[in-house]
Amino acid sequence: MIDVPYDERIPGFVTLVLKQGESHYRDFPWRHTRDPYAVLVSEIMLQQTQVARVLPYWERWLLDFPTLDALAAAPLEAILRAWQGLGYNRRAVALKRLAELLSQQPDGRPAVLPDDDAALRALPGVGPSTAAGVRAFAYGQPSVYLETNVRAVVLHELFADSTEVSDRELLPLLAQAAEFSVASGVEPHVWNCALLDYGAFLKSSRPNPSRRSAHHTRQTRFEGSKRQKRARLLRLVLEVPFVSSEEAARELGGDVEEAIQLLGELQAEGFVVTDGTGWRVN
DNA sequence: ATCCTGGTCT
DNA sequence: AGACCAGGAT
Repeated sequence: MIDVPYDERIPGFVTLVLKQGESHYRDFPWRHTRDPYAVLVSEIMLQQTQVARVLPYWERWLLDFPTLDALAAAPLEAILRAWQGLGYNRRAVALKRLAELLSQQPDGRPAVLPDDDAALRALPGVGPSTAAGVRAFAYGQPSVYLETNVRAVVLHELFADSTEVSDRELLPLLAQAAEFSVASGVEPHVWNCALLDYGAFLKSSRPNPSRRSAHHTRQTRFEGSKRQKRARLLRLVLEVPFVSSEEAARELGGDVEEAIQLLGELQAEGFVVTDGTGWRVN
């Protein structure tokens, strides 16, 4: 972290965010649990996906796979089916791997999600934001949780006239604010909820302030993309038990070479396996 | 019909 | 720096 001088605006910023967070508070089911696994699942699902779409998936997921050990024991096929429609299917594969890693406890003890930043970030699919979210919302530990809604708040309040702002500039101020809120006796989950809820409000009421982040990028079109083709192939493999390369090619309306190439990539990422004559879910 | 959104990994 | 998914907004 860059060592920058203490910013005099921090106390006012924290007070304002807490007040705005209260005004725009959103009541999500994952805010009513401290189960680290349930919190982790919400964080992973929310990584790239809107809240409205995550809600039913999160509820269903915890019924189907109530614990890390249940997830570790479940077939990947069931896991990928439960993920269908959420997007970025690699997250489901990573979650399965994570569960398998943690459930390999001696004496068959229940799997435990770590609570420290380094151990969390060493897990597949867990980066800085997800680790910070789990630490605050499951374990009540102070964390610097920089994701898109939080970025919107910091950019709007502390970088109003700047463009191309990098996270390296935002992080020290967010860290100072987090520290101030803790010192003021505010629970880490209350502070981070306030950031998220105020950020979501800002994004809904004006052009997304996160566009002024240096890291903001525009997505390439989905129609006709490789992403779309991968999604179609995975869907096909989940629909029928065994898919030949020719069937896969027909699904894409393309050539067999392309289908084999894409399925090979899906295999390398752990989605599917082949026996040489066709493909099935790993 | 085209545009817009996003955290992690390579 | 660029790839990964999908649905809602415009």
